[in-house]
Amino acid sequence: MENKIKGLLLEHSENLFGTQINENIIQFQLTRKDVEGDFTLVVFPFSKLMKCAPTDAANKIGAFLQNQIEEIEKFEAINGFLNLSLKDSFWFETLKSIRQTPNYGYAPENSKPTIMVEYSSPNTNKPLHLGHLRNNFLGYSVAEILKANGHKVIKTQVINDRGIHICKSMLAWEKFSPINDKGERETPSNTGLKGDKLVGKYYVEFDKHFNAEAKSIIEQWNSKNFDGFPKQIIEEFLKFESAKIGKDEKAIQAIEDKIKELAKNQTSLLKEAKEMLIKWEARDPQIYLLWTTMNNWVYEGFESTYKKMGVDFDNLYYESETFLLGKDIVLKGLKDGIFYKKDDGSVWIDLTADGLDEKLVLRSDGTAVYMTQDIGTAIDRFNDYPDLNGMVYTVGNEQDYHFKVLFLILKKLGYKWADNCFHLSYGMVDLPSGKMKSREGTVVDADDLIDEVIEKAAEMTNERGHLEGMSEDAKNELFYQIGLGGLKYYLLKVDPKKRMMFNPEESVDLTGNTGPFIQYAFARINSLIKKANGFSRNFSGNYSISNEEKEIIKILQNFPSVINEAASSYSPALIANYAYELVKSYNHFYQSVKILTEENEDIKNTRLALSEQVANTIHLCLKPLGIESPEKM
RNA sequence: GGUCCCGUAGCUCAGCUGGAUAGAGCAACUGCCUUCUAAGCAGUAGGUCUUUGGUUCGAAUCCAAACGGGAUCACCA
Repeated sequence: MENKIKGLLLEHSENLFGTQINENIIQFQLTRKDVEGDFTLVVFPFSKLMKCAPTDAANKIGAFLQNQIEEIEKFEAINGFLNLSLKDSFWFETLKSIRQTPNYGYAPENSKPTIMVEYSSPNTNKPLHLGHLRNNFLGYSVAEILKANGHKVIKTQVINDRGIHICKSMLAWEKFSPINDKGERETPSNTGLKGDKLVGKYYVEFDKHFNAEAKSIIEQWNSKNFDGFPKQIIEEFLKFESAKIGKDEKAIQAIEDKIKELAKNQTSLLKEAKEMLIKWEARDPQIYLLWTTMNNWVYEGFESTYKKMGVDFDNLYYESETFLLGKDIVLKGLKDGIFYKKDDGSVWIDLTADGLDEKLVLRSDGTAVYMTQDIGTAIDRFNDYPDLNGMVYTVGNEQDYHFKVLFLILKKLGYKWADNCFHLSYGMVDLPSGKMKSREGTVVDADDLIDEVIEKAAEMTNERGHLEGMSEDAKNELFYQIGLGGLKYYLLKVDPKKRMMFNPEESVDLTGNTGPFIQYAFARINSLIKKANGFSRNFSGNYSISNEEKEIIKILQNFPSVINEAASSYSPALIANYAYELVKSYNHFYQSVKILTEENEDIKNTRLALSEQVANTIHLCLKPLGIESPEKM
């Protein structure tokens, strides 16, 4: 309809305004609720052209449009706003056409280019926590949203399975794990611990001993005992010590941190870990076996958590296989003059002309850094998938700068697809008590949280749900769907780029703007349709439409553009908020009109059809959010 | 210090490609289940949209500055 009007105005532009008008001054909006009308044309821009008062201009355009378009019932000009009312039949026809479109709002499958979405990308030393949940739900959801928009999507994650930190937990396990009477160290099977939790435990264990050792080294230095330390280190320590004199508290703290760093580097534990890394890189069979064993424990643990979260991946990239990539690209870029070499042999790129800094891409010893690896991996992926068109990296906003640099480098290297790379940056999740800090034990574990949320859902559903005739399995499935649905909705309804507050109590809420609220509306419609026991989908809509019905149709009509917008801005929050708006409006309708008890068959059928369409749309909203739509709850 | 992100009701968030009197939820208070699922609905109360300037017929929305919060600026990943 809006396009129709646009076309007419453009076509008769000379006549109406005495000049050809620019398309983008034609602006529509929904009519304010307290004013009569369905949608509104903003006429301020025209009144200038027409050289008359806004109201006169509105009246003139209104008369013209009513004359031209049959569906316009009437119009009213208020100030610079032309409020147009459409005939009831228009709305019924709109509903019919929406109903006739399968998956209304979605684009045809695989009609758009392939996009890879990377998310999760955990470190194998740390069990998944609340921050990962936001990451995973976001990444999964954006992937599904892109699918709904017709893109072919490859979901992937990078597994950070190598490096010094991995050696730390391996070493700690070897050194500190108790040995049972069968002569075994702790394993997932003999402790009953989840693999990722067990490995995480030893990573923490390493840190404890490591810090203790560093502390005792500092104490030794403070008592002027420097036995067994290289001269260079001692000199550095003394330099720091003398620098402390006369400084304020903050500066002293900074210096002490540096001293701590220095001491840490002297610990036997770190030295051993480094040796282990060297052995690993040389593929020492014993170390490799340990590494594979412990990593497999972690993968099993992660696998079960992912399953609970309801996320999946099409392909995995292991850093142990990709960490050497990128070096030859850098060397080639060096030859082409994109990078330059410093005297010490390190390779850099100068991005100061683009408002960024200089960035290291290869160490002086020729080894790769994070950036090198990321350059290589990106290129590698485009080789793996020849039809790949773009990539989305779901990574926290602390890496905004890194990705800015990465994409710029790729562009400078001449990869055209660099423009189609997007950093899906999201803010940190805070707790009411403040930031999550592993050191202070305030990290919210993903498994624990999910269990908690399901338990709470079970409790509430047992209290008020409609569970009669459900098997235990079906009930448990329902509790899971509600609990997890609530959690996902809670994390996804907020604009991704914003830092958000996670309130554990609110996250299990069932009332208000929550996942269960949306799910409940779906279940309720489902029960309605079931009770209707078959109804004629061929309604004529030959009655005076109510405002409630019209409102819902307007919202339904808007669904395709919401799906579209959610993809182009990579924001599941838009869909969550849309679903909420739709449900609120439907609930209002549900409580104010009769549906099953309506005597007029045609009205009843129309309202059932409308309800059914709302349920369909709710489902189409929840699906890309990764939230289930239970039929009964 | 440079760069980037954020600042809307007591709390958590929508609204931001400029448009009419700024919206929800939670918390507080009042009503509505012998009628389709009350996890619902209707209502009351709650605002200097951080501040100050600018652009405009019109600014929560755009621009600039200030203030406040956060991130980042490693031969870490």
